[in-house]
Amino acid sequence: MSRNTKDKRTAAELPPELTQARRFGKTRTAQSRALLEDYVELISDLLATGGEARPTDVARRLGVSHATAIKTITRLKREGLATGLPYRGVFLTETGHALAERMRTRHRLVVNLLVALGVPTEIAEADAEGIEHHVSDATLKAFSQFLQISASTRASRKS
Amino acid sequence: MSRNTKDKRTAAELPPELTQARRFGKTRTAQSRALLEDYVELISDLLATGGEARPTDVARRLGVSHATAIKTITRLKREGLATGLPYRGVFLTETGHALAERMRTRHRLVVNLLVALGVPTEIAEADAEGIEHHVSDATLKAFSQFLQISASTRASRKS
DNA sequence: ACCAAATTGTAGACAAGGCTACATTACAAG
DNA sequence: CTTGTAATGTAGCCTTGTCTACAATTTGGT
Repeated sequence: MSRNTKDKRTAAELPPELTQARRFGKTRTAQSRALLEDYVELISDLLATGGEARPTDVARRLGVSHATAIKTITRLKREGLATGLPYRGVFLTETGHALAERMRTRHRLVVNLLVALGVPTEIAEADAEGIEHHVSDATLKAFSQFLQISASTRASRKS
Repeated sequence: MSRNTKDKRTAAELPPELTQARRFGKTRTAQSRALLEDYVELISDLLATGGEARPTDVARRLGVSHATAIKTITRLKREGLATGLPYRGVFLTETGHALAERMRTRHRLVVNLLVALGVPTEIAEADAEGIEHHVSDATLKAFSQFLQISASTRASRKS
């Protein structure tokens, strides 16, 4: 059965399993980005609150060894998201900052949605950590609209 | 600053950054499970529809090479989720079946929620692929309750 | 029963992300 | 200005997950 490796249908009707394959592929690359996103978001946080981001702090907050943190930070630099001289702390590039900002927004939105749906804040915060990297822009927009609507509904009920 | 690696406070007030570390750790292990979950779910699907699950089909549906699929299936067997003799197709153990069932439920619920929130089905399906692995039971329950409520609301509006 | 083709399996390479152990640098206290 | 300690960086190892290339098995058609 299904010896149809080479069957060629027109592009319109073709993708029964290809769609699925593409989806999985996307999810896989998303996971590879997820870690970098977490690092960038955290570094941005440390920079904003403490004025500096030290590898050790990053490591402790992420729950990994400092060696791991440094290695990943090196990758961040290689990919143009971070900068910084040896022994001198980490900083974000323009791109890095933009990404951090995007992730922060995402995170907030996901948490807010979960909470609006009745998830306890603690759990919402934890789940969002995993979910936020897999939410498309379209879905994010839907979240935001839902939150607006439910907010105004609550407001009108109160008045 | 923060030279407090070994400081021991009471469990109640302690975890400012530890909480975050734990969350990241959880997310990391979740990602490691995610792939296995995808494989199990897919194998269960193939078994249900076609009666057999061949590594090649799994590979094609997942968009990876057959070698990768076989290696991962080996790991599935090692972890007690799948069985099967060489050259004889793959099957699921009790545990594997249970996991597949759980994932199927999860997936459906996540998709339904997204759709209910106004996300186009196509996109909901794709996003769910990434999200479903990071949704805790509590959050899942909240999803399900929301769906029930919004369903009954629609019903009463209609009557 | 045989053979060609497809499927399945194996080997070896690579990158990512983790770790521990060791080396180097910075810095503050004396 | 020395020096001890914390932070930073480096080296080497492990596991996952991916690939390509090659070997082995099964199977359907003759």
